[in-house]
Amino acid sequence: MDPLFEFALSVKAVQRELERWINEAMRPLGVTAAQADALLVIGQAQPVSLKELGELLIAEAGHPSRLVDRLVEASLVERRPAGHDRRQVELSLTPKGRRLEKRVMAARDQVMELGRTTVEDRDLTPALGLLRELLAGTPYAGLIARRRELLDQPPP
Amino acid sequence: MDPLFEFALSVKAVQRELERWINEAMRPLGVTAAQADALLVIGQAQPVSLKELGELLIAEAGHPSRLVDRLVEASLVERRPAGHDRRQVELSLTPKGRRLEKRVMAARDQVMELGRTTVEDRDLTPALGLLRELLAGTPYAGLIARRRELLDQPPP
DNA sequence: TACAAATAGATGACACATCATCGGGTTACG
DNA sequence: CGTAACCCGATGATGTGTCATCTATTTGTA
Repeated sequence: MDPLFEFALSVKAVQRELERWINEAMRPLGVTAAQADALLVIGQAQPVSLKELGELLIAEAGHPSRLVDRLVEASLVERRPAGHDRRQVELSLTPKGRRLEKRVMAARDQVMELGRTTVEDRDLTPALGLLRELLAGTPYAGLIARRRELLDQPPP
Repeated sequence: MDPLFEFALSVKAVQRELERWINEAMRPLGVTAAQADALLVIGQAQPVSLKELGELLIAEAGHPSRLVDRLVEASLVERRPAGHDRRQVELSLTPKGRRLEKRVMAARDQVMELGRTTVEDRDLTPALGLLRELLAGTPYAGLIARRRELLDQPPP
């Protein structure tokens, strides 16, 4: 079997498995993996427009209107027209969203710990380097960079 | 940013990007990436039951009834009750499916070549080793092994 | 043999991704 | 200015993945 083909199958399989873990961890909180990620990003970047949110999530194509619909439906996110440009909407967490955000962070940390025990002491660097290179020409490269900035410089 | 978190984001991004490539390559053939993969697997393993197919695709949960529905709808796959166990259905390619199979293989090879030029001369081994380890305890490990057997020992 | 448990597949419900299209708002250029 | 091009977000359609449930069939066991 072509190593590149095994790589492709494995990437898909690992992605599915990761999503399974996260969904299981989030289920008690009543949100899906995608919703949890959006909640954290909104919490870090608020107020944020729908387009910006789409550029920070790995969802990209088509703005995540419906994903946000469900967060608004659950009273976790507030959606209000932006003052400076009435085409845009500004998204921000409600108090309920803020409270859930903390629990989501804790649950995600647990998943990361689980991942850490699975990875053990293996070196992630070569794999990360390859993945970065594969993403070099794509919009995802910028996405990950922006996510890093958000995490490393949380708003005051 | 936690390297493990970047790894998770990157795996997801690469998976999406790969699927985009494959979908673009398959669009002229009138099938999606998932349908193309199923077509190739059925062609290699036929006659195959729906359950077996599900264990060979990275789709797993819930038998891929509806995926097959669309292939049958497109007259690419034939679905007939198995003789030895009337609960099962046996899937096999129609002549039309056989013809498309060849074009799908060619398209997939093109995508692999594109990937090869992107990877250049980088060594896939460390990344592949890590992915294998992450999948070790999951059903996907067996899936990939079976896919390898299918490819390395095509039926006479 | 008869009945309970397990299995294969279909199907309904829901979430998510992608594509296309539309309406309202803004910007830019004549 | 005023209109055309562009941009933001919403929405409908389709494909896919996941979960739960249902039916038909087979298997295992009392």
